[in-house]
Amino acid sequence: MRILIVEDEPTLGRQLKSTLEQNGYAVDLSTDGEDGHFMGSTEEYDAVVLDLGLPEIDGLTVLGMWRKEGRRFPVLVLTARDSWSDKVAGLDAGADDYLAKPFQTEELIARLRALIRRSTGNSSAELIAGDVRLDTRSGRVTLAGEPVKLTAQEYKLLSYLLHHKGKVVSRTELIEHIYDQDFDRDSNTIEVFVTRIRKKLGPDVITTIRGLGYSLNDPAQVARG
Amino acid sequence: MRILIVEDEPTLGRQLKSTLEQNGYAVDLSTDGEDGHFMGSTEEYDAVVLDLGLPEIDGLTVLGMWRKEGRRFPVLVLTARDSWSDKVAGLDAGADDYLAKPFQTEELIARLRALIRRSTGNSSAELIAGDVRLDTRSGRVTLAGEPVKLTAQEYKLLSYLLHHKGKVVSRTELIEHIYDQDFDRDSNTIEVFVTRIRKKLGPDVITTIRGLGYSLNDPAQVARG
DNA sequence: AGATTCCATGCGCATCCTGATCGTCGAGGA
DNA sequence: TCCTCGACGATCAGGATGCGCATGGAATCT
Repeated sequence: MRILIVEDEPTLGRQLKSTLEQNGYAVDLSTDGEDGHFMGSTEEYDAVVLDLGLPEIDGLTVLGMWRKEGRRFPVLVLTARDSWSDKVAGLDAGADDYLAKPFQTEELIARLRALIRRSTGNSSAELIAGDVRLDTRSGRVTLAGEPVKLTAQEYKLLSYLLHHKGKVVSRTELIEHIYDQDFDRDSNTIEVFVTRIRKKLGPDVITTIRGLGYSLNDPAQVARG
Repeated sequence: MRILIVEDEPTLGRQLKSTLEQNGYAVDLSTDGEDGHFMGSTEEYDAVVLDLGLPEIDGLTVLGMWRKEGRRFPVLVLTARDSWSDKVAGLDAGADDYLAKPFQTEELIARLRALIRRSTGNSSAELIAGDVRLDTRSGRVTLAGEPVKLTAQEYKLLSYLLHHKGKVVSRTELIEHIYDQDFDRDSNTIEVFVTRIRKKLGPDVITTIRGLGYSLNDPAQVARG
């Protein structure tokens, strides 16, 4: 999952980026409204954290522009405490959730998780496909009840596929959502990690759709068909 | 474990801080309601000691604000003796326990211990992981029955991990809960103390989860897997 | 003075990326 | 139906990187 942070205060911004990365997200950081807007318009994000008090362009304006352009990623807005007017205006502009500054990082992460979960149409914090279970809160993966050790990249890849269970996910899409901005797009890392995951979780978890990409099927459905 | 004291009377405040520190807590001290509220909102505390008779903002108001913002740390309220009305109002505002002034520091510590124990979901005053036992009352640690001498920081680190057994705890989280406000966050002290604890208690007590942090596993559970 | 805590440095290993090679699938022709 | 060939995907090994560990000495506290 890839996230954009638009936050003008450098210290807070960097701290957030680091925290989110520790929680298994790919993170881009933008420090002003104009750049932030550009990033959100050109790159593929699964969620955006947007501070309202920005230089150059106001956060609400940026949000409005995105929605006008048809960007649908969930947006978590950071507001000053007790700022009622901001809250109302933000709702109108298309924000999905709020967090008043100052906030606890734990709460930010919990809310982001919930946003992404909702936006991908998953109802539970635990993602399941056959014998494979991934708990998005603890970051633990189990195979038939047994805990499995995954590396950071393996986890990101599996997590994205699980969030989009049943859908065919192209290599490009995976690269866009697993890595942050500066990454060489011409490489076969995705294949490498698919191989690794298959070794750890069994060869049937991820299905290859030749020429299109990968798909993660719930064996229950396959058995039916 | 890190604690915030909000107490306007400087003598009592400093005395409390020192007592709690001697008992293995990291302590921040705030002398008025406004600052106290800010601290509680921005930093990570495992418990708060809150005096109701404060200048600027009243203690109860501060407590109400925290709860509205979603802060869940347990709060121990200090009231004047026989102040029934305070007690009722405090309960409504979300206090977890009471202590009437004047009080014995021993009782304060005992109650704090109980509060933290409950809030972290531990039922006993003795925390156990494999051969390692930590008695939160006496502050003693034993390995397979044999007493082990830990330094202050070693104890704090181990105690926090034991309170959150099974959870993956990031380096940042550890720093936030082991040290008080003014501490340089860029250093490798956590690693150093982890090394030290491993030397005293054995290499398998603390598990490293690369890129994420540390985790303390109950061998009983590992044995199952 | 002694213990404790903190910081800086160098080392080792897990992880990740790259590039090469091998395997597999499927279309088209005989 | 079978074979051939081209394109795509899978796998493997080597090397770079960064993270965590260990250690000694400086700074700090008791």
